[in-house]
Amino acid sequence: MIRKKVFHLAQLSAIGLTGYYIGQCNGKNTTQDCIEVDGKLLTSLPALPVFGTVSAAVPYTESGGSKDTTRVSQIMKYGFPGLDNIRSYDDYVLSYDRRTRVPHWVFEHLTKAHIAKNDQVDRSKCDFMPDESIHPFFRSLNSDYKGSGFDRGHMAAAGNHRLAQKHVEQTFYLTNMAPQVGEGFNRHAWNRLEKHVRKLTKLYDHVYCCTGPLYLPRKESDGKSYVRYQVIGANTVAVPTHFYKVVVGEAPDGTLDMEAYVMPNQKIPDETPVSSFMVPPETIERAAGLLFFDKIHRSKLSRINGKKV
DNA sequence: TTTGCTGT
Repeated sequence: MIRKKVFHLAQLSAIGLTGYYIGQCNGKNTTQDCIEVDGKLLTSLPALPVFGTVSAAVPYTESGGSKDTTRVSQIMKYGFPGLDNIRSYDDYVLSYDRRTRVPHWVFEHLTKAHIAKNDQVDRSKCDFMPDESIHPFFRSLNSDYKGSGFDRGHMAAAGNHRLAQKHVEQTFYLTNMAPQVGEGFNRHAWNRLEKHVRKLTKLYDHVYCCTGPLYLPRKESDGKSYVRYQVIGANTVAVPTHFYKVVVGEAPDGTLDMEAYVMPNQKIPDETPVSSFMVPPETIERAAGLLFFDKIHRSKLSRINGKKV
């Protein structure tokens, strides 16, 4: 176990997470943050979960890739939007917000192969499941969503992870969910946006997709602005007011194009085109407190939202 | 098609 942790640390150092360590063993509330191995207390690292459900650095051997290239470093090639409570799964990476019980951001890397039809993969066999790597105080449960009227909406879409049954199953962790309006949003307008992102793999060899919630202020009748959002269930899971997607496509000739979208978490008329939700990426960064694709010099971007820059 | 829910 200890050797394995050292390996993980070495792997993650390569992608710029060294020095990210917050100890939690203080004799109080230590059930999930510390683990006893061979009579010694091991402190879990936020970026390096010791639980079997998550793996920080599994070498990606699917297509003969170098053993030095981890799937995590492929997915996160253009930078981490933030570093709060990182969890990495076999085919996506997220940052979890303990306060809202909803992720800050979820990162995916798509290619044609990842979304190709695969008869070996069956979504109907998947179950929504709580993520045991999150402390119980901050963990969302199926019971929180039940009867709430909201869908358990995937941030990393199940349809983006068809390479392996294990990959699609891991998108069903509740760490990857946020309460979404079902009719007219998750099952319709938002779904259309997800399909649009998948279609980008026809134009680009590599598509990098970052998805997450927003809690936007709104001016109320007293003329002042407030951030107001519903919470659901015993664990008070936050219902985001909006969701964003920031997407970068890498063309065969190496040019990079970016698209950024914000959609309100509400019923949206069916005829509304996806393009009408485009916004300047900077507005999402300011609202979310995150920096997207900060390893890409903006001068290397050919287009933003379809316009030359 | 893909996104999910509720009721049995």
